[in-house]
Amino acid sequence: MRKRTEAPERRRSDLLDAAQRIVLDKGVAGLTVDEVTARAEVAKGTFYLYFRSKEQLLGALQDRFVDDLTARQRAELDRLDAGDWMGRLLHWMESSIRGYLAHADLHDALFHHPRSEDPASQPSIGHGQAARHGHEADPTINTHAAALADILEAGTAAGAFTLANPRAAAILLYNTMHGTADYLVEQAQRETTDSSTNLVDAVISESLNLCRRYAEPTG
Amino acid sequence: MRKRTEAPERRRSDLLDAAQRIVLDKGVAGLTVDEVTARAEVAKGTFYLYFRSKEQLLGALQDRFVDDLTARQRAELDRLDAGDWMGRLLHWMESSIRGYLAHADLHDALFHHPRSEDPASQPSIGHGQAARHGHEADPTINTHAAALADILEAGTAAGAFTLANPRAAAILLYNTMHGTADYLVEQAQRETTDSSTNLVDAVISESLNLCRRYAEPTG
DNA sequence: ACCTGAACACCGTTCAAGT
DNA sequence: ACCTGAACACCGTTCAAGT
Repeated sequence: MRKRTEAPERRRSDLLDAAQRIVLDKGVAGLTVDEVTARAEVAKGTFYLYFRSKEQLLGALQDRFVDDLTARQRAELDRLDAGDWMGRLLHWMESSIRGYLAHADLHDALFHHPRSEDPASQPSIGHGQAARHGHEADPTINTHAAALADILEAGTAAGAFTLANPRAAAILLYNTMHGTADYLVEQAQRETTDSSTNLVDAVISESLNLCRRYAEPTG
Repeated sequence: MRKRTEAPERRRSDLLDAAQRIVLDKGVAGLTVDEVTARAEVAKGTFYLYFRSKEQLLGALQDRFVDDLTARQRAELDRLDAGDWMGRLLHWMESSIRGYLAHADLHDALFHHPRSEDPASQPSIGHGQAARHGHEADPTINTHAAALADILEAGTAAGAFTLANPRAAAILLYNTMHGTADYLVEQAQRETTDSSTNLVDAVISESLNLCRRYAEPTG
């Protein structure tokens, strides 16, 4: 019964890292609390000092994935001309899809998982309540969707877009992106590398057409 | 040890019906093989004569949901003017979102569930392998996505749409619809009836704008 | 305060035995 | 051929006991 006390945040991220490796190895279905704690070198019960349930751990992994992607995009957007709203929109769309594809294995493994109806699942242990399918698209919860909503609202205010309802538009385009990325990830696993690269390029190209025509039809 | 032999298709749909009731009552997380077989009044082992796993049962429920929706839509589309391609597209989009919302409880419960990485899960017992997230959008697998692809391809060929790549467009718009329906379903559970009705109408209205501007920008 | 790990409880799946 | 249900195996979660 050795005891190794660690800074709580460090311990928490150890558990997340271990879980992420397992998810990449065997998928969400192969994730067990037993193996998470074994890889993180703590006792099984310690898991429940940092996460309310296995379900909440998955939520925290999803949050981390989306937050990392959003941070990378924000850095890239800062290098674009501030007044080029269409450029910012097209960049958001293309780099989001490509960003998901670049981490296809993790994205695919993470973003298909069970939802418990557990009514008592309020966020209370740290941050780590997942953005799930559905409110995933909610700009008030998901920073990635919020970045898109910002572009559409500011661009409309600036007269670059002619959108009747930029908030609704953000919901639509966020889901266009996310569902399409899911689809391309699965196709990539099914097809040869060559033919799926063609599909990816064709669909991304068409997604940019969609953005252009939808946001600025008078352009 | 009483034995009640039934026509296999009947038994199978009894199990599906029982599972659907449970999913509506307690969600996917609350679904157990034990309770499915209890409600269908068969022994636990009988379940595995009709489904390879609990996972495959969920896939079969999803298939049934999508097939029912598609059949209803097809009947409605037959009443539209055959040459009115934009009308058909707008109808597909609006009735799909509203169709999902009308069965929000079942749709929400069904379309968020785990994927096993089980490499041995080939469809072999009857039909009932699920269309999952990802290839869900594949028109060759999902009849609902196929209906949209048909409209876009035929409408483009007829000159009503000016789409560079109707197949890619179908993937994009299918995901716009599906993700947005997911989002609206979850919002509906979160908000009061009044405010969510407003949101639904605003988002649907904007989705029709998107279809109009995207498919027929010269119109 | 933080950590341990044995014990418990709950299913998914199998299979030898029934009709 | 179709069905049964006890038994097995596998985890998620808890909690009394350690430092």
